[in-house]
Amino acid sequence: MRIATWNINSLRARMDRVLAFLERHDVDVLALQEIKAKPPQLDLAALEQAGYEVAAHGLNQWNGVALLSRVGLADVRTELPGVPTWPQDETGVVEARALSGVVGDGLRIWSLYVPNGRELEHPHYGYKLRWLEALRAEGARELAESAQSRTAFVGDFNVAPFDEDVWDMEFFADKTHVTPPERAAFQAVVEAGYADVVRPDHPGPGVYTYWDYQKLRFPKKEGMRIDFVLGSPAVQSAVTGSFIDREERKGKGASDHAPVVVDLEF
DNA sequence: ATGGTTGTGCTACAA
Repeated sequence: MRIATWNINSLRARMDRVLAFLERHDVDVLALQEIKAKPPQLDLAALEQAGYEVAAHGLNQWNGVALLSRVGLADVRTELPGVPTWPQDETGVVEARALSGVVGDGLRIWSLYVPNGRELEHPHYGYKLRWLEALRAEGARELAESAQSRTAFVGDFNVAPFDEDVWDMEFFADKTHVTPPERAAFQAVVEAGYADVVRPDHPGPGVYTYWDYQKLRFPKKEGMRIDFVLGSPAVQSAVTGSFIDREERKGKGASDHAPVVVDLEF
C-alpha cells in the first residue's frame, strides 16, 4: 500500500495536479492539508471516477484536511480528543485540522494540519504547543490500548525538528518552527512511539518538503522539512520505501509543499 | 533592484 501526504494549498485550485499525482505514482491513500474549502464546495467527481473515496473536513477558507483512499475508508473521525480550538472558544469558531480514517489492512491514518504559530509572541504560538500536546496524548492513548496498533500521523507539522531541516538557522533565530518548545512538543510525539519513517532513508541536510513562494526560495534551494509521516511501531516495521516528490514543487500552479510518499507492506 | 507569492473572497488575511 502506497500512502502520501501533501499540503495542497487549495484542493480546488490544484485538483488537476492531485489527479495527475495519484496516477503518476499509483497512490492508494492521500492525506491532504490546507484544502481551503468546505466540503460542499468540492467537486469530487473526477476523484470518484478514478476510484477514490473521499472524506473532507473544512470549516473555513484557511485550512481544512481530507483523506482520499482507493483501499477502503472506514470509521472517519474529524476531531482529535482534547485538541484546543482557535480562535478562543467564545467566538464559537473551531478549525478543521485533523481527520482520520481506517484504510487498507487496518491502518488508521490521520491527516494533520498543525497550527502555524505565526509569531513567538502571538497567542497562536501557545495554541500550537497545546495542539501538539493533545496529539501526543492521543498517540500515547492509542498505543496504551494496543501496542500493535497501526497508526500513522501524517501531514504538515509546521515544526522543523532539527537544525538541518532549515536552510539557515540564523534566519529563523526569532521565528517559529524551530524553537525549543516546538521541537520538544514534536519530539514528545516521537517519544510516545511515532517515528519519522522517511528520515532514515532520506537524511538531511538539504532535504526539504516546503519552500516559500516568496523570495525565490525554491530555485535557491532554501526550504524546510516540516511535512512528516510518523508511524507507530507496527507501521515502522511495515515501511519498504519512501520519497519526497520534489518535482511537484516545480512549474506553474505548484503548491508550496511537496508530497511525501511512503510504501507499506503489512 | 537588496525585491521577486499565492489562494480565498472581497481588501484583508493567512501562510
